[in-house]
Amino acid sequence: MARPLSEEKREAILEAATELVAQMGTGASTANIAKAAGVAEGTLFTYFGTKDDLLNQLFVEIEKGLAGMLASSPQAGSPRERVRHIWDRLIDWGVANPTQRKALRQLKVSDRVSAKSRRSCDAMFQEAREMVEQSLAGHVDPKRASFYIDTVLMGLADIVIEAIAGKPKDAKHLRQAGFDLFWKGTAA
Amino acid sequence: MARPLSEEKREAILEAATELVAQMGTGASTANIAKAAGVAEGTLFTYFGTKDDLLNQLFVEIEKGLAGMLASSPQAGSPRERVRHIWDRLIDWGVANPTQRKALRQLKVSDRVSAKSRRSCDAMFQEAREMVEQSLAGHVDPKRASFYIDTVLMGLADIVIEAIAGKPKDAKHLRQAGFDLFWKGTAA
Amino acid sequence: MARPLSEEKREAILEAATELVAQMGTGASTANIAKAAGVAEGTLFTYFGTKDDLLNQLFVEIEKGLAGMLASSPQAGSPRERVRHIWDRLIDWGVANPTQRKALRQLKVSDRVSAKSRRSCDAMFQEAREMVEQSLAGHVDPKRASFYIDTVLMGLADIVIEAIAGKPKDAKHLRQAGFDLFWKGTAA
Amino acid sequence: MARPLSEEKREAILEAATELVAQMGTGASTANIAKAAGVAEGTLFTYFGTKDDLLNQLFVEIEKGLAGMLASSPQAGSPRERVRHIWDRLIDWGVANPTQRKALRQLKVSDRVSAKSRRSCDAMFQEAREMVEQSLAGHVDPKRASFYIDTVLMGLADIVIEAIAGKPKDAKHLRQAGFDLFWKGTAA
DNA sequence: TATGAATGAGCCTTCATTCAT
DNA sequence: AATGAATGAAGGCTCATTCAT
Repeated sequence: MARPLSEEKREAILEAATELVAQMGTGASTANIAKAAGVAEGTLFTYFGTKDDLLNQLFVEIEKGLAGMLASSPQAGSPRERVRHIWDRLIDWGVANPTQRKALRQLKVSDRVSAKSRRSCDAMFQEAREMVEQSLAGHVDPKRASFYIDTVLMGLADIVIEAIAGKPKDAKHLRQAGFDLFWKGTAA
Repeated sequence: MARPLSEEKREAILEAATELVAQMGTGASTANIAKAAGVAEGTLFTYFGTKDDLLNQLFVEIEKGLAGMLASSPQAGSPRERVRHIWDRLIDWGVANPTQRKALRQLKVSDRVSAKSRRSCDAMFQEAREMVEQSLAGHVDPKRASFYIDTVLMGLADIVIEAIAGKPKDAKHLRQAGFDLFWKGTAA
Repeated sequence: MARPLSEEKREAILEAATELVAQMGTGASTANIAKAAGVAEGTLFTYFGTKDDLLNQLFVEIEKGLAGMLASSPQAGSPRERVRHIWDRLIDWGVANPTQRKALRQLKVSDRVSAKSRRSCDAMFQEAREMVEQSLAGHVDPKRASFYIDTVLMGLADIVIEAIAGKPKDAKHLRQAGFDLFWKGTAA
Repeated sequence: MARPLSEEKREAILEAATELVAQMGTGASTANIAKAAGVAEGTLFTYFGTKDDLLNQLFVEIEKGLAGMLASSPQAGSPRERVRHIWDRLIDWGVANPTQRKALRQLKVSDRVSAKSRRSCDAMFQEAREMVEQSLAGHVDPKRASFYIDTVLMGLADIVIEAIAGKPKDAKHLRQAGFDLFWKGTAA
């Protein structure tokens, strides 16, 4: 009777990969990742067929975590408050998960993460996206809405998180400044 | 004095490196870079002592090109016009040099680019930075000026260039939307 | 009108080679040797066609220096004194030329020094060899003479020089002990 | 526990290294050594982390073999007979293991063999050394004992083995001549 | 399933030698 | 003759992946 794959081990490998990819980029070796995960070199390949598989699943997993933060946002409150809530979740996640964020940064610029992986992540943000879309409906020029939501919001959050990482003391200030910039800047 | 080092070859190597690093990240092999540059594998190392040297010089060189675009910006015009001029140069550069921009993106997240290289690049943007600082003086909350100039402006330009790369037809529209976002968003 | 090869440069190269071969063995690079000699990489090859040429000439040159020390030994004195004179010259040379000795040691075990080079050196020691042979005539078992002269004398000197290099303070003592060993040990 | 490291392979690599180092010195390439051992290039490095590791372990291994020959020498017999026994083992080993001896010669002059390796070998000869020391106690000038034992005995054996390698027919004669030289030469 | 030894392609770098200047 | 850039074949070592245990 075949032993089933252990979810625990899979997660240990992903966690180790997060750490090492954050530090060394996608050049981190599978041997090192396996060692950091406390499993044998070969075991890594029973959980992830190839290194590219691992990298892609890692990408999706991290994005899933981020998307999870954004889900179940309150439907109540003013549009500004609802967008602010999303914004805060975004910043919270980045501040709370510096390693995942660094790993994500590396994965985003890597050609080893397939278009398919990237697309499947977009889907996970659908719900949050729609909520923002509605909230922004009366606030922004409709022709620019897509650009603001799909590109600027996330990008700006990234910029702010990066800035906070550099100056943790100014966290609160930067979080506010970033949101103000977005809200005022996108006003029609 | 024998054959002098040829600036032409140095540039060919740098150019080939730009191309390959843009595509494959810093994992691009020196052998491939040399081949793409049309020189022998060993020749690369007479121009750049190590691969890290090459990567660092490539980083500085690209940044230098970008900084060159920003230099000698007009002192005349309203503050908004002057910042707009900088903004346009930023976008122009990104649109005109997609490969360099992709390479730069890879280099920025690589730990092989030293802090020293990064610092020496900051210096090159000093002049442009000061101009923007003056132009924004009466426009932004002074406490937020540094964040807007050092972090947001460049970051937002990057976001816009990326968006333009994805939808070249909307170039003009996105360029304007980006600037509006910055200008209105940073108003005190 | 072609410039003649400069003896000065040839010697500088040989001297640099001595130093580097002594330190790093025959693996010392021609580039490093050239640099240490203060000449260009290519110049080395106008004086020595190949690295093997250089190594072989270096071997011969060092042996020549040693052979020179042994030449013109006094014909006067007792056999013991005459052999002792040779012995002292051998030790003197080793103590005075530690670098050449170390280089020689490396060259002796290298397959890059040809049999021809080795043979041509034997010839240089001919005179000294004959003198020792005569001096030892009444002292040793004739059947063993060749072994004592060609193999033991030089080998023992090497051992003693090595020992002196390790304990310079005992130089005098070791020199004497070595000679005593040879003289008493070879007595018929 | 997967496939265990195979002592057989380790020895094959060491044996191949002995052969090639004997011939070409420490410059012998790991690729050639691996090929001669019948393993993949990479396999060599699962057994020996670096080439220096291989070289150092080879050195120690060869010395261990030699030390093994000297161990358990008879305590009975006259001092002369006991030293003669050691002497014969030394010569036996050299004659029986010409390749190991040549490799050892190369390793001894290489700076890649660490002081630590050399020291750890000294320890292996401790027992034999003490036996010789006791045997020589009444025979030699105490002030010279250390020199005779630590330096001359081994050195002389090497010289004799070398001579035997050149004239195998005279083996018996040279072995005797060498011992006589040592015994008579060291007499107080 | 889990392990880690085995593999050989590929990586960065060095090197002896050649040749344009 | 002197120079040092140019060359491409090794060199030592790493790595993703396979497979015997």
